[in-house]
Amino acid sequence: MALRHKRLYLTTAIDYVNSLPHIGTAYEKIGADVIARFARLQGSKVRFQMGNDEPSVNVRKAAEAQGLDPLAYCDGMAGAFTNVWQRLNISYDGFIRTTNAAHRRAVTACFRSIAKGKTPRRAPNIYKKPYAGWYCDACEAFYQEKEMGEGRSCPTHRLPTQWVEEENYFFALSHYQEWLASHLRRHPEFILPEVRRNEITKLIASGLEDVSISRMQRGWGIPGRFASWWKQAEVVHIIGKDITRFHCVIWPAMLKAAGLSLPRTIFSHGFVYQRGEKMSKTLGNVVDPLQLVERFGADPVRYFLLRENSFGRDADFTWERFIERYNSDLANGIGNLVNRTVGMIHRYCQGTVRPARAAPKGLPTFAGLRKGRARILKTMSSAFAIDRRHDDLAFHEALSAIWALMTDADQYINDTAPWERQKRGESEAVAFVLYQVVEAIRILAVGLSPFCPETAERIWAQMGLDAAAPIAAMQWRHLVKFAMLKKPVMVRDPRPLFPRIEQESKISPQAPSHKARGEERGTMESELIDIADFAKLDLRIATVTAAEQIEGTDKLLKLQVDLGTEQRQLVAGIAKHYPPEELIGRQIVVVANLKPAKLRGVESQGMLLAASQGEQLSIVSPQREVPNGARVK
RNA sequence: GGCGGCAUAGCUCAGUGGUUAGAGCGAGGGAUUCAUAACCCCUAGGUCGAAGGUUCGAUUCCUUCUGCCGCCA
Repeated sequence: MALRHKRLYLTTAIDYVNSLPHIGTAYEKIGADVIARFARLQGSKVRFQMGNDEPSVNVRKAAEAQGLDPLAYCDGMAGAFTNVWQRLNISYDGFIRTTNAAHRRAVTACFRSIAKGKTPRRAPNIYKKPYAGWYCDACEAFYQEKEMGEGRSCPTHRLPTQWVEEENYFFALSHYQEWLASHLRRHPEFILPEVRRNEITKLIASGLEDVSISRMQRGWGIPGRFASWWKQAEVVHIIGKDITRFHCVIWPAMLKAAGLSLPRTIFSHGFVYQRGEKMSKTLGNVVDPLQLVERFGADPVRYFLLRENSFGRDADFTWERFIERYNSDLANGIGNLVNRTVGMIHRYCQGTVRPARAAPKGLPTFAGLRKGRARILKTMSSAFAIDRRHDDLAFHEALSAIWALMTDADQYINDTAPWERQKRGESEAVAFVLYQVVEAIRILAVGLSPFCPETAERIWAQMGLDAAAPIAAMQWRHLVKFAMLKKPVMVRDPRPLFPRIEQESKISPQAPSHKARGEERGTMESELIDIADFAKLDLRIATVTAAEQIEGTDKLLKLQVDLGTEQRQLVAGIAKHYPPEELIGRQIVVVANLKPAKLRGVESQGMLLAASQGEQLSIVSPQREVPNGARVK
C-alpha cells in the first residue's frame, strides 16, 4: 500500500507557539514535505496540512511578557512560523491555527458528537466528575503527592503547585482499551516505527485511565487539551516521538468516539540533537533553521537532515558534519558534476545537447546509467513505502542511491575523457558522452526533487531541460523512460550550485550578525582550545643538516635535523616549494612529539611547520638564531 | 526498579553461523586537468563493548556484566 494511493492526506503535529521553530521542529516538516513531494511525483493527489496550536496558559504568559494580547501574539507567531516553513520550501496546502473560527467550529462539532455517543461498553463517552488536586500552571497538569518535590513543587518546573478543585469533564478512554489493542494488532502499520508501536502496545496493555478533557477557566479561548486534537480523518500523520502517547492513544480513541475514521499511519520521527545533546534554550545550543537557510539555502539544510539518518531515528547536528556533508556531497558531488558537464557542453558542443540513439563505435557506453536508474527507482519506492515491512522512512538510502549514480557519472566522464577526444576531433563521441551524462543528471534531478526541490529546479534550468518540459511536470514514470529529449536543448552558463564552504569559515560557520545573539555558544566554546590543549604540542627549533628528494615523488623531501639533544629524520611535503639544498643549515620549527609515521616507506619522526595558502607555501623559521631544541610556545 | 533497544575502522553507519568483516567522510599516496584545490585510482589490517556458554566453527545464537538510549514505574 503506502503512498500508492491516489489521494494522500498528510499532516504534521501542530506546534506550540511559545517559542520560534528550531531545527528539530523543522526536521518534522522537512520529512513530511519530502513525503508530500514524492507522492505528488508519483501522481497522487496530496493535501498537506500543518498548523499552530495556540491557546494555552504558556502562550498567554509569553504574550503577557511582551505586553501583547494573546491573539496578537499568536498572529505574530503564525507569521514567523509560516515564514520559516516557506523559506524551507515546505509545500503545505493548508495551515491551520487552533484559534481559527473554522477550527473551533470543527472541534465543537466533534466534541458534541463524542458527547452524544457511547463507548464500546455502552457508557457515555464523556462524564462530569469533580476533581481536586495539586496543579502546576506551567505544565497545565495535576500531580500526585508522591510525584512532587519539596514544598509540593512541580517536578519539571520546580514551581509551587496550587490546590485546585474543579468540575471536570472526563473522556472514558478506559473503555477504548480493547478496541485500541485490537486495532493495533490488526493494523501494525498504524504506528511506525516498530519501537514506538511496541511502547504503545505495552502502554495499552497496562491499562488506560480516563482523561480529563476540560480546563475551562485556565487557558483562554478553547477548552484545554482537547484543542490539540484535530478532527480530520487523515491518512498519514507525522509527529515527534515525544508525543506518541497522545497522538496514538487518546486521539485515535476520540476519533473513534466521534465516529470518524482513523489515520492509516502515525509515523513518529526522531529528534535532532546538537552534538549529541538535546537542544535547549538553557544550554544555548538551539540551532535556528532560518539562520542556516539564510546562509546556505534551504536545500543544504534539508539534505543534511535527511541524509544523516533514517527519519525514525534521531539525527545529530554539528557544524563540522554539516560542512563536511555540504562540501563533499553537495559542492564536490552534485554541484561539481553539473558544473563540469555544462562547462564541457559549452566548450565542446556549442552549448547544445543533442539527443542521440546509438554510441559511436569504440566509445564505452555508460553502463552505470541503466543500473543507477534502476537502483534509484527501487530504493526510492521502498524508502517511501510506509508499511510494516518498511519500518522506517529510509530517506538516507534513497539519497545514497541518487549519489551512487552521480559517482558513476563522474567516473564515466573520467573514463571517456571528453577533453582528450575533443583534441582528437572525435566530436561525435564527445557529444554522445555528454548526452548520456545529461540523461543521468536529468534522472538525478528528478530523484532529488522531493528532497531538494530548489536544487532540482536549478539543475533543470542550467541544463536547459526546461525547454523540453518544466520539472514540475516530471512524473516518477519519466524516470523509467530513457531518451526523454526529443530535440536539442541549449544549456545555460555554468554557475556553481553550491559554492564550497572554505576552511576559514569553519571556525565560525555562523554569520557574524548572528554571533551576538549568543545562540550557538556551545559550538563556539567547543571550537576553542584551552592552554592545556596547546601545551600538548612539543614544538622545538631544529637545524636542517641534510635534505634530499624522496625518489618517485615530486612532493616529498627527506630531511635530517638537529634537535640539539638528538638527530631526527623528517619527511615533509614541500619539495615543490623548496629545493633540498636551500634548506640545509636553516632553522625550522618541528613538532617533536608527533607520533612517527611512514610516508612512502620513509619514517618521519615529527613534522616541520609551514604556512600555506593556495599555491603559496613558506616554512616557519625563528626570526633570530636560537639554540637547537629551544621550545616554541 | 521493570521492559526494550543499541555497543563494528578516527567519525557516521552497513552487514553475515564459517575461506582475507564492508561503505561514505576524514587522513596519506598516485594519476589527471573538463570542473567549485574538484573528479578518478590506490591505501584502513579494526580484541566486530567485556566475560562465559552452545557449536567442528561466532562479530553474527544463548547467559551474565559494563556503558549509552528509549518507554514505564
